[in-house]
Amino acid sequence: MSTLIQHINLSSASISTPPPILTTFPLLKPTNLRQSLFSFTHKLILSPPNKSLDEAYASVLDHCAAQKSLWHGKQIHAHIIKRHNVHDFMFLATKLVLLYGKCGSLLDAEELFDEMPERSIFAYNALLGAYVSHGETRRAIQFYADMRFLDVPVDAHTCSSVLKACAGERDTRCGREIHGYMIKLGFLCNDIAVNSLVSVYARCDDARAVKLLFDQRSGKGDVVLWNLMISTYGLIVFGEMLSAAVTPTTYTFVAALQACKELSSGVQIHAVVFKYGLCWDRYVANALVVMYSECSRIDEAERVFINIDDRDSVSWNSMLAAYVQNGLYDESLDLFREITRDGRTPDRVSVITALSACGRSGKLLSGMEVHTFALKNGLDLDLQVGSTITDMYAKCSKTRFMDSAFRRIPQKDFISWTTIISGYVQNNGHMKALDSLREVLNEGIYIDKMMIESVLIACRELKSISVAKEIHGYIVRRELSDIVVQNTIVDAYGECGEVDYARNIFELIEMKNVVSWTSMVDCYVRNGLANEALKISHRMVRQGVELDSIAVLSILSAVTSLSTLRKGKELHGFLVRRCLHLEKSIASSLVDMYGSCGAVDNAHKLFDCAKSRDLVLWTSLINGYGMHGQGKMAIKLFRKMEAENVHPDHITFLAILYACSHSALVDEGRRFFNTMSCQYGLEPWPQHYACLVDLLGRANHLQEALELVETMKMEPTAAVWCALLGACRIHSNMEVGEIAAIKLLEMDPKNPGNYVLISNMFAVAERWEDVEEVRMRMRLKGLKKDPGCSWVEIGDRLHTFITRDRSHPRSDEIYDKLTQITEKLERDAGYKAQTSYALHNVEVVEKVRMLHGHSERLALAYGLLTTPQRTPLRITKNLRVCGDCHAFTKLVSKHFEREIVVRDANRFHHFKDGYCSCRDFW
DNA sequence: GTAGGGTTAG
Repeated sequence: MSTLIQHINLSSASISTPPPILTTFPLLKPTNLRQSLFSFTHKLILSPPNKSLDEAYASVLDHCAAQKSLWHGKQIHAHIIKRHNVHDFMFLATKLVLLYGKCGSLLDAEELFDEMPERSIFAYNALLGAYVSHGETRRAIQFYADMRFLDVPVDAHTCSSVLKACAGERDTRCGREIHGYMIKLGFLCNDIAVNSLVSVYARCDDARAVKLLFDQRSGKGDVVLWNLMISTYGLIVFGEMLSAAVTPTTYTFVAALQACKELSSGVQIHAVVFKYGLCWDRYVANALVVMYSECSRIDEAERVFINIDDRDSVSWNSMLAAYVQNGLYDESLDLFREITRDGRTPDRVSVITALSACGRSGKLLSGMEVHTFALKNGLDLDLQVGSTITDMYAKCSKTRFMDSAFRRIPQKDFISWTTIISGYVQNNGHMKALDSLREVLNEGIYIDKMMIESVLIACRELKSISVAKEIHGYIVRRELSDIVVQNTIVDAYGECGEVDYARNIFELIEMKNVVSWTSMVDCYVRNGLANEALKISHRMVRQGVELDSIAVLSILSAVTSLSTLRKGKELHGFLVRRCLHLEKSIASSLVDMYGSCGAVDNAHKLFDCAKSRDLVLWTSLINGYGMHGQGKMAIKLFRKMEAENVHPDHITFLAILYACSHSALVDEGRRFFNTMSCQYGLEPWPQHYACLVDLLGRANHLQEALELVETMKMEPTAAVWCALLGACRIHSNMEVGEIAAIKLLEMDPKNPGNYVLISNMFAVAERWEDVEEVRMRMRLKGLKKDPGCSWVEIGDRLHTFITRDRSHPRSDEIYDKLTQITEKLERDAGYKAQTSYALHNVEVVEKVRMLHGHSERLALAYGLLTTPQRTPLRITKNLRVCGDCHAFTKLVSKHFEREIVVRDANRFHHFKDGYCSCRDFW
C-alpha cells in the first residue's frame, strides 16, 4: 500500500470516507469506483510506471466519469498535474474535459480546455458535448461556429453533437447548413450523424426532409432511424419496420405507443412488446399506461402500472394523469397521497396534475391540501405550479385566493396571464379580464390564441363591440386565427348585434365545424332573424354536419320564435332517434317549442312523459298555457308544482303573471305579485311590474296601474311605461297616456315601436296634428317603423308577407282571393271594415285599402287559397295583430269553417266558430 | 485508445 501512497498521495482515509454520493452506490456492480480504484492499485503495483500508469489513470477517469464523481475526478486531476507528464497530457486532459462535462462542471471543463497547449478534435468534441448535454444549446452552436471559423477539422461526431443542439433549439437554418457541410465531407454514410440530422428535421416538423434522408439510407436501415420515422409518420412505419426484419428496441415501442390512436392497435403493440420480452422495461410500461389511459381503458392502465417493479416519478405521474384524464378525480387524489407512502416525494408534475384534478372537480379542500404541500416543498414559486394553483382557485370560484396565487408567481409568462384572464372570465370579472389584457399589452407579453379566446368571451359578455373590433383587428394582424378563435369571434359579434360582421367571418371559415354553424344559427336567433337561422341550419344539414345537442337547442329556439310546428316536429323526431329528447334542457326546450308553435297539448304530453320535472320544465309549460290564454290551467299547474315542492323563481312568476294578464285574471295577478315577495322572498324585477301594469291597465284599472308605477322600489323601465301607454291607448286615457309617452321617449328615444304606439294613441283620439308631430320627430331621428310581417307554413315552406306585399309569385291570385273573402263576409256576415284601426288621416276608401293590405290578411288569404277545406291554419305575425284583422279572422273562422291559430308579438289567438280564445282581451 | 444519435408524465 505504501507504494500507492508514495505514487499518488491518495490517502486511504480519503478513499474510505468518500463523499456521500458514493455511499448511495453500494458494491453492487463490479464496475463501481472502489473496485476500479482497487484494480488501479494492482496495476500500479504489478506493472512498470510511465505508460501503463497513464492507462491506469485513463481507466480510473472513465470510472469517475461513469459514476459522475467530480470529487474523485479532481483528486486524479491533481495527481496528473504533479507528474508533469507533458507528453501524454493532451490525451488525459481530454479525458478530464470529458469527465468535467459529465459531472456538470462546465467551468472546470472550459478552464482545462483553455490551458491545453494543443487541442485535438477529441478535445473540441468533448467540450462541445459538455455544452449540449447540459442544455447550453446556444453556446454549443456558437462554439461550433468558432470551430469552423478557426478551421478546426470538424468530424462526424462534431456534427451529431451540434445537430442535437439544433434539434433542441429547433434551429432548421443551422441544421440545413450542417446538412450541406455533411454532404460535402461525405458524412451521410455515418448513421449516427444522419440520425442526428433526421431528429432536427423531425423536431422542426419537416416530414419531407425526414422522408428524403430515410429513402437515402443504406441497407435496411439503422433501428434509430426507423424509430425516428415512427415518431414522424406513425404506425404505418412500425408495420413496415417489422416486415423489414429490423429488431425493435424499447425506443421503438415508446414511439409506436405514442403514435397509437386507438385501442385495437395499442393492444397489438402490447402483444409485440411481450414477444420481444420488453414488458418489464420501465419506459415501455410507462408508455403503455399513457396509451391505455388515452383509450379510456383505465383498468388496463392500472394493471400495467401495478406490475411495474421499479416505478419512477414518470410512472406515478402517468397513472395520476390517467385518472385525471378519465375523470376519476378521487382516485387521482388517493394516488397522490399514496406517492408519499411509497417513500417518494411528489414532484412538480405530480402537484400540477393533482391540482388540475381538484380544479376540474371543484374540490376546494383537496386543492388547498395540495397547495399546502406545494408551499411546504417550495414548489409554489414554480411558474407552472403557480399557474395551476391560480387555475384551481378560479375553477373553485375563489377569486380572492386566485388573485393572491397569481400575484405570488415571481416571473409570470403568457400562460399565467392567460390563466388569470380566463379565471376572471369564468367568474364574471369581465372588466378585470380586459384590464389584465391592457397590462399584458403594455408589458409586451406574448399573446396566444387561448388568451384571445377568453378576451373575446369577455367582450361578448360585456357586449362591447368596440373592444371586439379592436381584438379582431389584432387577431388579423398577428395571424392568430384558428377555428376556435373564429367561432368565438362569430359568437362575440353575434352577441354584440353585428350580424353582418359575424356572417362575414363565418363564411371565411374554411373548415366549419358544428360549433361554427351553431354560433351562426345562434347569432341569427339572437338578432331576431329566425328565418335566416333556419335557412342556415338547413345548409348545415345538407353539408352533412353531425348535429349535437347544443346545435339542436339553437335550431329549436329558431323554430320556437318562428312557430313552425312542422320543423319543430321534424326536430323532435330527430331527437327521439338520437335519444337526445330526454336530456333535461332539451326536454324543456321542446315543451317551450310546442307551446310557442301553438300546440300546447303536445307540450303537455311531453311534460307528462318527462321522468323528472325540474323548475324549468314546469315554467315552460305554465308559460305555454299562459300564451294561449289558458290562464286558469296555468294557475292549476302552478299550484300542482308547489304541491310537488318545486319552488318557483323569478322566471316562473313572470310566466304566471303573463298567464294572468293574457286571461284578464286581475285578482289572481295581484295575488301572485304579492306572494312572490311575501311567501317566496323574491323581490320583483321591473319586468314583473311591467306585467302587472299591463294586466291592471288593460282591465281599465289605470289609476291603480299608475300608482303601482309611482310606488316602484326601483326606477321604472321603458317596458313599464310602455305597458301603461298601451293600456291608455285601448281605453283612450289621454292624461295618463301623455305622462307615460313623455317618460317613454325620454328613456328609449331610439325605438321606433314607441313612436308608433304614441302616434296610434293620438290617432284613436283623432288628434291628427299630434300624430303628425310624433311621426315628424321619428323621421328627424331617422327612425323607421318596423314593417308588419306575417308568415304561414304551407307544406314544408314558410310563406312570408309584409304589409301590402306584391312580391309573392301568386300575388294576383292572393289579392283576388282576399277580395272574394271580403265580399262574402260583407254579404253573409255583415262585415264592415273598422276604419278606426287604419291609423292614418286619409279618406275612408284609402283606409279600407290599407287594412286590406295588412300582412296577416295576405297570409290568411294564401292559406285559404292553397290548403284543402277544414285544414287548420297557423299564422305568425311580428307585431301585435290589428283589431280589424282580428274581427275579420273571427268571421273567416266561422264562414269558411277553419280553425285559425294566430301568434302575434304578444300571445296566441285561437279562432274557431267566430270566437277567439283571447275573448277580445289583448 | 478517447466520444456522438432516437424514449415516458402536465
